[in-house]
This record gives sequence, C-alpha cells and structure tokens, in this order.
Amino acid sequence: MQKKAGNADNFEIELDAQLCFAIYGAAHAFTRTYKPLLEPLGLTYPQYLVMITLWEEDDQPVKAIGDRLGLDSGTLSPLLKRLEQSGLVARKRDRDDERQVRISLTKRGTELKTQAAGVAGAIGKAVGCSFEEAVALRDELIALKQRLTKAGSEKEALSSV
Amino acid sequence: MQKKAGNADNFEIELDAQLCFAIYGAAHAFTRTYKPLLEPLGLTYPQYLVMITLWEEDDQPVKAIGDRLGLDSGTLSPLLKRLEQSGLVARKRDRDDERQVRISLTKRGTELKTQAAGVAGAIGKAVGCSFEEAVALRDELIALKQRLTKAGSEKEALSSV
DNA sequence: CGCAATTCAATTGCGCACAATCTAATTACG
DNA sequence: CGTAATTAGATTGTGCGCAATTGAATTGCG
Repeated sequence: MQKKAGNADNFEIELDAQLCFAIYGAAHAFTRTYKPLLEPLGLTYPQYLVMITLWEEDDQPVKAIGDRLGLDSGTLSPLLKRLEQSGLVARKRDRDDERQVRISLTKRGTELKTQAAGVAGAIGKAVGCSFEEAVALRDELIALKQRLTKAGSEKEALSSV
Repeated sequence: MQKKAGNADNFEIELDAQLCFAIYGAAHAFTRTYKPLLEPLGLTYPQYLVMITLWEEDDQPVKAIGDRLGLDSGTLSPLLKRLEQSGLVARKRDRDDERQVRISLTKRGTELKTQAAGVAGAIGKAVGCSFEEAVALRDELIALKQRLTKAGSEKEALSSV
C-alpha cells in the first residue's frame, strides 16, 4: 500500500478496504476451519452457535436465541426446523404465551456437547495463539461490534454520499 | 496449545465459543453498517468488495478476483452477472485463453469509485477508532486468518472427535 | 368489555457461500 | 501427433442472512 502524498482520502479508502477484506476474510476462514470439525457432528457453523447458546441455557424462546446471535426469525425458523429434524432440539409453544416457541435440547442434543468439546480444542490449536492473545482479540472484536452497532442505531444521515 | 486435563476443557470451550461469537458478530455488524451506505450505489457488500478489487486493478479474470476474495466460481458467476446487469462491469472471453472470462469496468463502473469514497469515510467514522487502532486490528485479523488458513491446509486428522 | 397497537414466529423472495458436478479449453507427456 | 491431466468457468443443490409481509396471540387503554 503505497503512501500517497497529501491527500488523506485515498489513504482512508485504502484502509477501509483493507479492514473490510480483513474481517470478511477472517470470518470466512473461521467458518471454513469449523466446517470439517462440525461435519461429523452433523452441524453447520450457525447451527453450532445455536447449540452453544442452548448448552449455556436450555429451553429458550426463539427470540432470545435471535437476540444472542443477532439473527431474526427468517434465519432461525428454518434452521431450528433442521435441528429438530436432526433430533437435537424440540420446539413447543409456550403454554403461558402461545406466541412464543420454546426451543429445548433433546437427549441427543445435550449429549452432543461432550463431542463438541473436542471441536473447541482443535480450534484453539488452529487459532494458534496464547490464551491471553485470544482474550484480547475477542475483546477487540466485541468492542468493534459495539461501536458499529451503536453508530448504526444512532443515525443514518449520510444521504449526501 | 494448552493441553490440560479433562475438566479444563470447559474453560477452553467458553473462550472458543466467545471468540466464535465475537468474530461472527463483528463481521455481521460490519455488513449491516455497510448496507445502508451501499444501497444508494446499488451494491451489496460482496459486490462492493468485487468492485474494490476492480478499482485496484481493472480487467481481471474471474479466478484472480476469486483468489483475492476467497470466493469460488459458484459464488462469483451469478454475482458478476448481476454486476453486468447493473451496467457496472463487462464480461468477455480472453482471446488467448478461451477458458478465462475477463471482468472489466464499464464507464459507469469506473465512475462509481468516486461515490464510494464517501462510503469509506462514513465507515471510518462508524468504526470510531484511531487510524493506528484500525491498522492494528486489520493486522491482527490478517494474522488470524493466515493462521487459520494454514492450520486448515495442513491436516484434518481430527476424525476421532 | 372491545378494539387498536404490539409482539412473536413463520413465510416469501433475493443474494450470497460452498460442495459437487459438468463442459470446454489448454497443457503435459509419451 | 494424440491422449491424459489440468484448469477456468458455469450449473445445481443446500443452507444461511435479511427485508418485508402475514397471522395469531397478547397487551394497553378507554
């Protein structure tokens, strides 16, 4: 990336593009790394994330899972049906509030957590950095996400592009 | 790689999961931030990335774009057809090697770069960190991606998960 | 109570991602 | 030269991700 004399805009575009590419590439690399590890479990990466939230806390409504992962019902509804089809979760209407569908782990779904332990270990190896580095990276990403989310929720008065 | 006894695994799973969530969330937050800015340009986020590579260097074969972005023809073929439909790029077979399809910018595609300059500025603002911080984050993500990619290409002898 | 507004989930439609498969063109090699 | 292996791109099928719409249930308020 050659340093342009004077005009800072070009440089900003360069950096913006590079950050774009970097996060896009890193996220995809993550997915690709997980894929072969999750395949024997019969899970995709987003399905794995849903299972993690359920291993953390069983019997949640769809909305809660969506909030945790930043996904809406358009994504979750078919995904959860596939998990149900796989025999990992059960979907049932809440008695007290029939609008809600509560997702709970089946026996097989609960048991899968044990196998998933191996996955985490393999990923830790693939990430190839120390525990402290991983923590630092995690915190930076969380902070980045929060800044982006906050900026987005405040205003979109950028019409004069 | 902290190879500990069995019950330390829980801790690893936590961190693994958190890193998972963090990068997944950050990548999506990025996409969502871009979306309203790219809409007036008639571009999606992946289309924007393709345009950036073409602004960097015009008249590239599909393969080169795919290598740059880590995408295969299954993704790029329809995406490039939509860009062609939008009048931003042209697709033509290479005379010397008829297997290749070279993608080049149209007049409109070239001109769009000017408008895109505003996008980068808005994103820089949304990211809300200093230039140095952005550079550091970019480098960390690139390093993370490279570690993951390398680990993935070496071996997949994790069949005993 | 009765009706409007809100909330939750499902559905539809479009655009990625990617594996697997296919065709056509090029290169390698005996 | 001719056949095999390789390479580029397109196609098909599955699964996200998200906007927009729909429909049912619940809540709010007079």
